[in-house]
Amino acid sequence: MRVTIKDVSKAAGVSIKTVSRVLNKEKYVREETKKRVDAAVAALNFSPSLAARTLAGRRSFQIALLYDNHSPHYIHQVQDGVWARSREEGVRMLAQPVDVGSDSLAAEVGGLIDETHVDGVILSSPVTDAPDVLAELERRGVRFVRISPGTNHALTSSVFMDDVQAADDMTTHLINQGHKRIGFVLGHPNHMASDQRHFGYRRALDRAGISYEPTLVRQGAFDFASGRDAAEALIALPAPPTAIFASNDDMAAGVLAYAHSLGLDVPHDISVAGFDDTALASLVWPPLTTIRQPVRELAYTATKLLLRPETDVIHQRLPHELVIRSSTGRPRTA
Amino acid sequence: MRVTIKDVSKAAGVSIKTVSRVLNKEKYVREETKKRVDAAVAALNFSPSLAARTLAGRRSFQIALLYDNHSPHYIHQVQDGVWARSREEGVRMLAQPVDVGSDSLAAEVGGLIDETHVDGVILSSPVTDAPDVLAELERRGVRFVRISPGTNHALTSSVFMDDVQAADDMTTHLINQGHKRIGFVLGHPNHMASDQRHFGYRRALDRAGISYEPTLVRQGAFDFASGRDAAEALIALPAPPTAIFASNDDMAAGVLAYAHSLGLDVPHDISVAGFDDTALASLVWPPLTTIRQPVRELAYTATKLLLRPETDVIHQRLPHELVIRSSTGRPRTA
DNA sequence: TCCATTTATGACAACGATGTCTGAAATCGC
DNA sequence: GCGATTTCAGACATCGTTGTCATAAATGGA
Repeated sequence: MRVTIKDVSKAAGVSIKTVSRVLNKEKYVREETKKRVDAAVAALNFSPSLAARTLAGRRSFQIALLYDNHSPHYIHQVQDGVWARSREEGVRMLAQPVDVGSDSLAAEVGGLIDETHVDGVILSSPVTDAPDVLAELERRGVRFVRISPGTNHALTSSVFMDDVQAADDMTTHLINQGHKRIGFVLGHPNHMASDQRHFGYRRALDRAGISYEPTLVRQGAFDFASGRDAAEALIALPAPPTAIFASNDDMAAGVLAYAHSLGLDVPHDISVAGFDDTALASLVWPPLTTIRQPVRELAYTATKLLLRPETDVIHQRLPHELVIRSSTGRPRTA
Repeated sequence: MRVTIKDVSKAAGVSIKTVSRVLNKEKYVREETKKRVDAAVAALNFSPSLAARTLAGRRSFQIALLYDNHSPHYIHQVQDGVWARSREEGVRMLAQPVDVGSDSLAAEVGGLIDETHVDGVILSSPVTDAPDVLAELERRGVRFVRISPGTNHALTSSVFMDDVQAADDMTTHLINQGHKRIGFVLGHPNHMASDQRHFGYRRALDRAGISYEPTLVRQGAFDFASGRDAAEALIALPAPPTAIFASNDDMAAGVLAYAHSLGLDVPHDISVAGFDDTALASLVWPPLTTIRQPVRELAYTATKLLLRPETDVIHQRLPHELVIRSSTGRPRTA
């Protein structure tokens, strides 16, 4: 029925162990022997059973990707990056949605590890910051790499972008266009990135010698509705801002919608900037000036780090990109 | 090191085979024995090795989900549905992006089957219609279920929604609001759904006694830009439509953007309708009237069909939903 | 030339479960 | 009360690989 390593060994006239050596690129196989085996593998269309390899060997050729993020776009890019590198390494990806709020999370992750024997785990934000998951993985000695972690954890590798610098870049861009009153919509308080983006906004203002005005900063929650509400409050101010920087695209879309409902022209009456460069950013009118997070690259790099033989800890930063579209421009008063 | 079935059997004072029986809910285990085993499993925190079960048994407790769709939102919902049901059945999901254009697709799928021994496969559109994949799966006798297939294939189960009826519903909704000149933006010509939605549009017009005007129908490609272009052409007509029904949300967003750029008010100057109810639909202004595809439910149901013990072929239709938001309204002239 | 090392291959156990077979104990029918 | 049937549990082979160890041939250094 199934083609096994035994069939291949017979066809090539060698022992199964030698076939195994070729399959795993081990040393001590003569070039000519290797050729014969390769030919037999191709002729029989042989794919080794992952289950058997996992059971017998110390590797499972599988890694798990844990995520709990409600942005399909983000998840998609993460999966894409992890998958791309896994493919190159000849490893399968097990995508595993989890609930960071759940009490049984650590137990679930433990069960996953036991069941699948995965060689390593990629953690994407916010699973990166679930202490019980980290503890469980460490207890079992499973390798893992974190993508955009919010907390520090010097013991394992991570990849991330500089949210502070990105928010600084965007704010500076607006300042350079002549804006002096720039509204800011905070992200969800539970997200580490929220603070960092806020900090970048302040830093850019400071550097430009513009004083920080708390009334120009409104709480948001990374969703459309909170962006809309924040815009309403900001535009109702006695001295409204000439630009609003929302700390993600969904909220920026909310700002945009509210501005439209007032009949305001963007960017002439008010500039709007977002953050993340989700698909949405180019699907609203006008398309959003935003920050492109290198999500796919982060995921790819994380997987590369996970699967490399060395075990030293690396914290790698990847560059972001300021994407200027037509939702921002010079203010009328400038 | 690892907790095995042997440890459990020792702790419970039974043979490993009896533990296996309890694990697999087989008959012929006394209630009291079962309890002892369950207690031991819980105490030792035992999770059976998938690799060993796969190798020894006839099941692998894994299914594969094949997709090649460039809408993250759609994929996300599909994964979510498949995953939810898999979890209920105690089975792992292997998400596998593929390239339907690739020559080596069938070979890749074959390799996947051999490597992983998956118990079954879920095919999502457009992988549902790759003849070589279907042939490969059948050749190997692997069970599979298709989600929203474009082609007929009586031999295997499928789940789908009625695109014709949905487009008919939307068109009828517009007609009921008083529209008589309704523009239509076609989807990508390679997609089966495009024809079906077009047909539903015609059917509704026919029933209402409104003649079909080819100039009101424009080719699109399911993306933002093509929606924009189609809107431009339609609005430039000597007798422009009072409503535009785009056959997906991305194109509807394009229509919306173009209307905004002309300073038109939606829905008072022109109504706009989409299809799919993607996240985008509620993130544009005004939010889109659209058709909600039950994607997650389709995926869930497909997985349920895949994993049920019966092997009869079922073709199951799931209901869609007309979602009325504020991008459509009565025409001025009515 | 001879011994030590490196290179190359194979035999066989092991991984951790399930499938098959066997047999003992409990239950049933009459 | 006895044989037939059902219920329950264990011994052992097996799944398809890799790890370990043994061994033979080739190579190198003195």
